Amino acid sequence: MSRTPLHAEVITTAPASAEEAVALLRQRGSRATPSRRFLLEALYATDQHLTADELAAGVHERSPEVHLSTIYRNLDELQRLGLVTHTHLGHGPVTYQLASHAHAHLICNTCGHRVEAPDGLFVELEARALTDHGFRVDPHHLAVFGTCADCQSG
Amino acid sequence: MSRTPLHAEVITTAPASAEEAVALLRQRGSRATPSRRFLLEALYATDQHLTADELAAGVHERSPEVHLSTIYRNLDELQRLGLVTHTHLGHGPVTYQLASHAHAHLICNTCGHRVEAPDGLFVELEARALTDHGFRVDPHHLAVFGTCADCQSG
DNA sequence: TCGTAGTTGCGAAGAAGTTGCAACTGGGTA
DNA sequence: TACCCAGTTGCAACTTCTTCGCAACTACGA
Repeated sequence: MSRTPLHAEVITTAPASAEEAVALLRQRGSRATPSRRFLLEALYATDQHLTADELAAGVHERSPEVHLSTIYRNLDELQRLGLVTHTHLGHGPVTYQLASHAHAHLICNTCGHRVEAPDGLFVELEARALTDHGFRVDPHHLAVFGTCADCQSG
Repeated sequence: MSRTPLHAEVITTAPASAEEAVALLRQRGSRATPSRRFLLEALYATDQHLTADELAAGVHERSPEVHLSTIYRNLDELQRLGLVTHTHLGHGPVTYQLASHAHAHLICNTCGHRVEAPDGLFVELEARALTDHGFRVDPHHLAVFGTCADCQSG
């Protein structure tokens, strides 16, 4: 009679769509509210890192009365469930993205330009941090500062 | 007649003391004010990364009337001169340190614990970022997030 | 349909940092 | 040595980003 597998207590595969994510939400004891639906749709509609404000703008296209504090609370909840992660990109607000879309960034101190960094860039760092420091690096939650090619020549 | 070498327009060796840094300040056309002296003394008195608030506390031991906005403005000026750098350590305020004391950090997402990372940890990353992306990594201005040894076992 | 625990909107508060401005002062110049 | 003024300061108000308290609302299992 169960609508969903009873053992589904851990995300094994990331939900492939906003609807699947909403289903997961309910399955985990959270409520599937409109504001959460719209937030998930906004997150699934992009592979960019978006600020709470930008996500609110996306949600407001569907439902203008959703308050920014609700966006923040829902982002917290989605992070708690492992669906969403956030990244500190230096100055400016925190950015959010689907956990499955997370990736590291190279950020130019001079012009602020952001380059997405492939995970391969960090394999040695991850290995060394683990062996030398017992530290398990999350390469998706990582901002590497420096100077981009343009600003070096400029 | 010159008190200081006329060609000293670029920091070749970092000032070894607050007094030397104050001299450098003047030499570069900035004024050597008490608030800057006290700020430099606070910076030279530690090899920790300190927040603007913590630095203000240090300055206030010598001169309680120095305003926090003055601390921020002086930190900006010292960064402009290359004496000081700042680091974003994830949540919480920016931290400042002498440019010569800068180093990367491993920051635990779970407990917030910070481990200083030796520069050697980043040699491959630096090389790859430069060859693959033309990006010159500043390994001192870097926060690597993940999970520390304690929190993995806990 | 009902009850209630989870959620929401709203406004206010908090933390960190910035800005405008009048008053002050370091240090080059006469 | 005294003077002058561009650079600096103290202060208060402001901005931005995020969190919190609380009463009203609602999703959803019974």
